[in-house]
Amino acid sequence: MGRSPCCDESGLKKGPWTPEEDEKLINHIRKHGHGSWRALPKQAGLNRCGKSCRLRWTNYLRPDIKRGNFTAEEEQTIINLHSLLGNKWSSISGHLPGRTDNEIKNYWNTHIRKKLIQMGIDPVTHRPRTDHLNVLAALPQLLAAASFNNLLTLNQNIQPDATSVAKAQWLHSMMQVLNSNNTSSSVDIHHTNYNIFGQSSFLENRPNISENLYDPTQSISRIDHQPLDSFSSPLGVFSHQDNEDMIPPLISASSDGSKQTQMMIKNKEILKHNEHTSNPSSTLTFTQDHQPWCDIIDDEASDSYWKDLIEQTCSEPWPFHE
DNA sequence: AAGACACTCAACCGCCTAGCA
DNA sequence: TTGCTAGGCGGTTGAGTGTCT
Repeated sequence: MGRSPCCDESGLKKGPWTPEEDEKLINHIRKHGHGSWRALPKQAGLNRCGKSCRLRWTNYLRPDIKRGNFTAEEEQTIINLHSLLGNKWSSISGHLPGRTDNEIKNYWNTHIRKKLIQMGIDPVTHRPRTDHLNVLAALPQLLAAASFNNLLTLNQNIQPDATSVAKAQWLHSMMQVLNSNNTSSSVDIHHTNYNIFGQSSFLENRPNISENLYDPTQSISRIDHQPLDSFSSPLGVFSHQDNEDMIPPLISASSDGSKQTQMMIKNKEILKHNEHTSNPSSTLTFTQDHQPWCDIIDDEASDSYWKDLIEQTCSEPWPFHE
């Protein structure tokens, strides 16, 4: 038995619709409404299955369909809703008048998804990607992006592009992952309220940049909070005391970030958290000493490739060092 | 100029589910 | 309660088009 036959009747046309077919379908629905989709093709004189007619109508012929490129606002809405709903395209389309689920799905797969990947964001989880192979491949670029990003904190007149900001943010997150062998303390990544863009002073000072960017703060409520309210990384001191939904910014929160390239962490709270964390495989770790970043990594990098890479990197002027 | 390759998006496929008898 | 059906949904495909070499 199984499913009802719909399009398996022989002789029914498939493939692209002709203008004549479109006209027949439009005229019929205008006069009679669609009623039963299964009965419609016969009544309208179409050699198509009902399902095909319904799709053609809902995805293309409906008069309230909005055509043309997606606006930045629409794109932002899609990203935010996707972070909340996942691939629930019809639910997402319900929030975008005139856009069909099919159109949104296509736009996601052809544009937004790629964009997020380029920015180092996993389009499924909306979190920074953490596969190390990609880190190795992209590190030089990202370091350059991070350098550029820091340069901008020194010269407030320069406006960065969104991708550079995102890359720098992503680099920051990767540094946390790369530092994960240093097990002085740890944070459960699955319970970390992670927002790749966060609310760094950098973005706050540049609303023209931050608007229309990925903004998971609008949808972050589904993610559990971690009990960590501030810590620092080689790239800056982070705090979310002011906003519990906020994640650590990449850029130092104060204007003179020079002294904030220290590794500090609230061990008490983290250790306390660890006592309640049962899955050791899902932990991110941070060091607590005050070593410069290159030293820290050097201590951990037994692999010669890493040493070479890091030495090469550290030989360049590193903007996050004092 | 032409072939190869990449990208876009309309359309299809197959599964799921609500509603009805 | 069960079985059937229509409609809805998400994933995938492939023709058309653009770009590169």
